[in-house]
Amino acid sequence: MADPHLSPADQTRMALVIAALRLFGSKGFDGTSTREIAAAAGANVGSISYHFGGKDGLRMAAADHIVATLQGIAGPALGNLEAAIDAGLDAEAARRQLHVLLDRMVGFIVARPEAGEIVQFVLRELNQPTPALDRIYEGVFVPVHRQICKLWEAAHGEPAESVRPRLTVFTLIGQVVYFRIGRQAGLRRMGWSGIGPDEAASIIDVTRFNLDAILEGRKDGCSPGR
Amino acid sequence: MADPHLSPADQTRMALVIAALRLFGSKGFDGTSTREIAAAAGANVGSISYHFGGKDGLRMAAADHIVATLQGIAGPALGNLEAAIDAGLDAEAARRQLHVLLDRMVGFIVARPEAGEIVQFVLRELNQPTPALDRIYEGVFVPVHRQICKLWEAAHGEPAESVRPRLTVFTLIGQVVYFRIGRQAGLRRMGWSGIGPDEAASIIDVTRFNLDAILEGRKDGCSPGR
DNA sequence: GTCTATAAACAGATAGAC
DNA sequence: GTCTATCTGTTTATAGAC
Repeated sequence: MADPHLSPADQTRMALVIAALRLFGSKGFDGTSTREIAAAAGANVGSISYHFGGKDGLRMAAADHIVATLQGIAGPALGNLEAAIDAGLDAEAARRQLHVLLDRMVGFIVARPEAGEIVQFVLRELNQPTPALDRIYEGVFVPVHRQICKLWEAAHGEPAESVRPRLTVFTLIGQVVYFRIGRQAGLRRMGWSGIGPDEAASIIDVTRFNLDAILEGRKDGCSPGR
Repeated sequence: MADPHLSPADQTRMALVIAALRLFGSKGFDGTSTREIAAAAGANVGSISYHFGGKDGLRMAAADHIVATLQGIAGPALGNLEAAIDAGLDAEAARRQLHVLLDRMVGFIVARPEAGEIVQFVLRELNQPTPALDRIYEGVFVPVHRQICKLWEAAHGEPAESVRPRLTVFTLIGQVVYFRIGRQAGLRRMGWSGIGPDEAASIIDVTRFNLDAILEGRKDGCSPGR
């Protein structure tokens, strides 16, 4: 469980951050006491002030941990894309890359349990911004959104940074994120007891279809009725 | 401001519920003290216990108020639809009705300030369900989702209660709700200072386009590439 | 019904032993 | 670095005056 390469102090730091992220995500910042966090991390209350200067510092550390985690997941994929786009990607290849990205997003955001804590943490920051939001926005949101916009341009032709593509990419991300946010309502309405491989496949099927439809619709050959 | 037809007690009750909804939405249930609520409502702390039995009772009352508010907005529109659908609606008329519904959803969820509190309140309930969620789910979510599914069937042909339409309607709602949830990130990324009529129009334009594209894509005549 | 005073529990921060 | 004891302020709930 504990990494032997880390000093005891770093182990405590890490344990506190992990516990804080989980609790802040599920119960909220105000709903979580420092005593709870310390207990969950197997540390004592004083260690929070010692290592992070207080509860606020722990929130910032949790945000940094989120950025590092998400960059670890999205970073390599986006880096490869960067190179491919610069090398010139044809529309069909770009469309397939969008599919891959969408699949990964659904796989992580909807199906992975740890995504719940992260999404909820970010959600609360979005609703009630603290300096922690800036890190997440600059470190994750902007790079990801910008890269998808570039991919959209390659797949579709519309300039990546004009208004419509940016908003469209928003809607593509939003439809996925909503399955996590509205999970409780979704489960009840679908009669699902959880989101396993089969349910995730259904969601990927629908979101992928939407992506293709919007992409095709935005082209000239087959515009939807207005 | 205060309704003269209401008894003084009811005025206090109402003021407390309104203040509680606003504060629970913006700062969270745990982040809001009963003193704050009482102060914002121009009442005293004791009145919360007296009228609602405690802070938990006030949350339930706020949930009921949300249900009543949303039913007041969505109810008439959905009622008229019910009749129209039963009378048999052709596909093109159904599509136009979906447009109207989408426009109203964006107009309320994205542009109206009071929608922020409501959406955030519901979001927190979805993340950490209490009995208050059941009221909202049964009173608002199910009726709205079910009605849109029926409309989808009329516009598209796919049976309203099968898996794909229900998921697709989810994505349609999700893309709109995300503009409210991710508002801070959206504003920054778009370089907007707020969402006024112009910005709302851009959002309606994109979401409406998506709706049409998905609707057309799901038909045989013009299926997107797979 | 409204409001005040008070109680009992809990919060986060910190000083100091080890 | 870790942990305990304690300080200070705040929380919700409630008893009782008006």
